[in-house]
Amino acid sequence: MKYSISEVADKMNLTVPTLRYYDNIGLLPKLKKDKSGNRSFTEENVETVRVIQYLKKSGMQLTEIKEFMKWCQQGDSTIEKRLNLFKKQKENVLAEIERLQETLNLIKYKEWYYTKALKDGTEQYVKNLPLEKMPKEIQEEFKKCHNC
Amino acid sequence: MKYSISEVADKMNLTVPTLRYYDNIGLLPKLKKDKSGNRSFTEENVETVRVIQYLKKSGMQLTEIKEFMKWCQQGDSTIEKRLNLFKKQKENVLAEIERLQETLNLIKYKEWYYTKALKDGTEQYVKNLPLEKMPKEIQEEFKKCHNC
DNA sequence: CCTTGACTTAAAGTTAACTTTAGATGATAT
DNA sequence: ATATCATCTAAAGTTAACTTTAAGTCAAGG
Repeated sequence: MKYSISEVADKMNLTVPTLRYYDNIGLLPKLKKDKSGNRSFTEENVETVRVIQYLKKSGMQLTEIKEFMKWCQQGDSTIEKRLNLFKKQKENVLAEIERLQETLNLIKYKEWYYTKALKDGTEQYVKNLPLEKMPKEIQEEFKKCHNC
Repeated sequence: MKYSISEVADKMNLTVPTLRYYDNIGLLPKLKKDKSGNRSFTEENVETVRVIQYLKKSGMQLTEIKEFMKWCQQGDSTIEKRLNLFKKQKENVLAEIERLQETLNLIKYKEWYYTKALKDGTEQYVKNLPLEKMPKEIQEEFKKCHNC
């Protein structure tokens, strides 16, 4: 089964020009064209697009992804490099999740704060009162930023 | 206690030009200058920088953050807007964490895959074998992307 | 007094990741 | 046969978030 560029764009939630762009910069080294010059995506090519999207989400730039795709083409001699890359990206993603959890703490605090302020009709009270329902460590961390 | 721009840059892990940039585009409406024209950060201003960093991490653009800072200046009439903003950002961050967890699944799979390939000295075996130690749903999800 | 260092502004430059435009080609439908 | 698509290429344009540059001001130290 083969797919046209617009089918892949739909399937993968990308635009057609984005897929062409990825191909042009070397992210899809195995992608072939049919006799009339149109890109013809195999299942494998589609999977590569999927991996590109995950690698992007893990924090890699397109130039790094290109490099990785080159390693894949080079076969067994690059297995260790590739393993190390994924180990690095794992640390990256774990750290990013932690940062987002921290961000979530601020947001929960603000949600609590503005819910109270909305009930009161003003920030005056919640601004100065000790806050019962919030975990102490979150209170401590964010109580200083009551001006925004 | 007041801080110079370079003290704040150090403290907040930003560059001096970035802080000036933030001020120029209206992210720090309460920031004042001393008699000789230099920015003088109060604790409150520093906290605002901290909030900017969190809002950025939650996915907001600087123009949106500017808008939010304006609301804060406008007082109690914008409490509901601000509450709704934080509710929206909470959904955003939760969704982003989910996407990162998915990404982590691919990475764990690849780590498993390449660890085996490294032991074998080749991808040949791991490419085709059913994979015991990986949870079934992760196997199913990623077994098609063995070309990269 | 003069140099040094931290600060200032305004404006131009940078980067990544696309997006848009213009013009061309090929297959299909009327 | 001709119009309509979907595709193609090459090149220029866009956007956000800075960064860099150039030229100037101000306070402190030797």
